[in-house]
Amino acid sequence: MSGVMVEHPLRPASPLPEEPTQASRFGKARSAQSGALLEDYVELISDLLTDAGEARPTDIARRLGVAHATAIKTIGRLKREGLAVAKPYRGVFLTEAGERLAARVRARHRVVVDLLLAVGVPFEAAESDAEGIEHHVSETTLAAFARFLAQG
Amino acid sequence: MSGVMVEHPLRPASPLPEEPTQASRFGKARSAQSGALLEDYVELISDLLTDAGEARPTDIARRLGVAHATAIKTIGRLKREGLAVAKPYRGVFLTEAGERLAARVRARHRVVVDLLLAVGVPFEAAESDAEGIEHHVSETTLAAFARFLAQG
DNA sequence: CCTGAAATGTAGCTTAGGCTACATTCTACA
DNA sequence: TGTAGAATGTAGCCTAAGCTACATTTCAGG
Repeated sequence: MSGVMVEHPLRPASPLPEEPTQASRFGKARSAQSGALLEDYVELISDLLTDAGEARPTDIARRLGVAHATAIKTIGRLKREGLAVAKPYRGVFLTEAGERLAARVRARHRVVVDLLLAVGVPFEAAESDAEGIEHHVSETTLAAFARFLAQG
Repeated sequence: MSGVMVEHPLRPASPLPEEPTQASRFGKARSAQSGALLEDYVELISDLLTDAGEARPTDIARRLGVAHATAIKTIGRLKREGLAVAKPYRGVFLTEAGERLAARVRARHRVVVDLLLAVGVPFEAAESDAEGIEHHVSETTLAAFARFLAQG
């Protein structure tokens, strides 16, 4: 074989494998991120409803660290997606679908935090990192976490 | 006591704690996501440079599962942020900062995958989920993972 | 050496998520 | 009972990341 031959940007065909696998992995990680925000909102609204009996845009905004206008806009999206209902000036409530999603998210959050703690992550970091990690934990991985925690 | 009294959306003060902690947690998870894309690009470019001696927009786009125009736009951002250099029609290369980032990302990816495998996550799910999870793993958590893997 | 096809680049559109500024609605209380 | 001030809602702007459509450049083969 001759030299390495690496300076022909425009030769027609790529010498590399197509790797649809890798592309779909990235794609999956990307689209998981899209649902993450909705999951956060739904979980928070559920918490507020439980703790305080109501969920108001201003509280939601403060908890999430965004401007109230941002929260209101996202609440509109929750409504469009059938996860929440809200009438002007009357607070936000969850639909059945919203409640179900909230329950799943909450359960998953607990498992992720517990797993992080189980492998030795300090509490603060576990809570903090779980917030981001949980949205990327598939059913398969979640099941494995649960098994591990049950001392599999 | 009388009724639950939960229908006054506009009373001035919230009865709930401020929870700046939770807000900052969400905020952190959110901004981590912003760097995630750049990390993916940098790692992929590094891989392509190593495996093939060059990294071309079309290959990058195919691997990431996006249109080539999207890849080119993001490469522009990498350049603006000082992570990559590229001259028109000449392929993409990493700066020192880009190489350093790529190395860190690659190492972190390995640790995350290994940890998932260690707790019993099947290989395919581990690889797939790690792609999303890794961007939310803090230094603290990463260190804990490494310790756990070294049989702490 | 020419030319067609592939790669690259550019332009313009869309959506999501964020913001500030302003307008409106409600309620606690003076 | 009126009203100040908080909460809510609306409008308009920005950036990132995606897309399609079109223009340009390069190179391999005839």
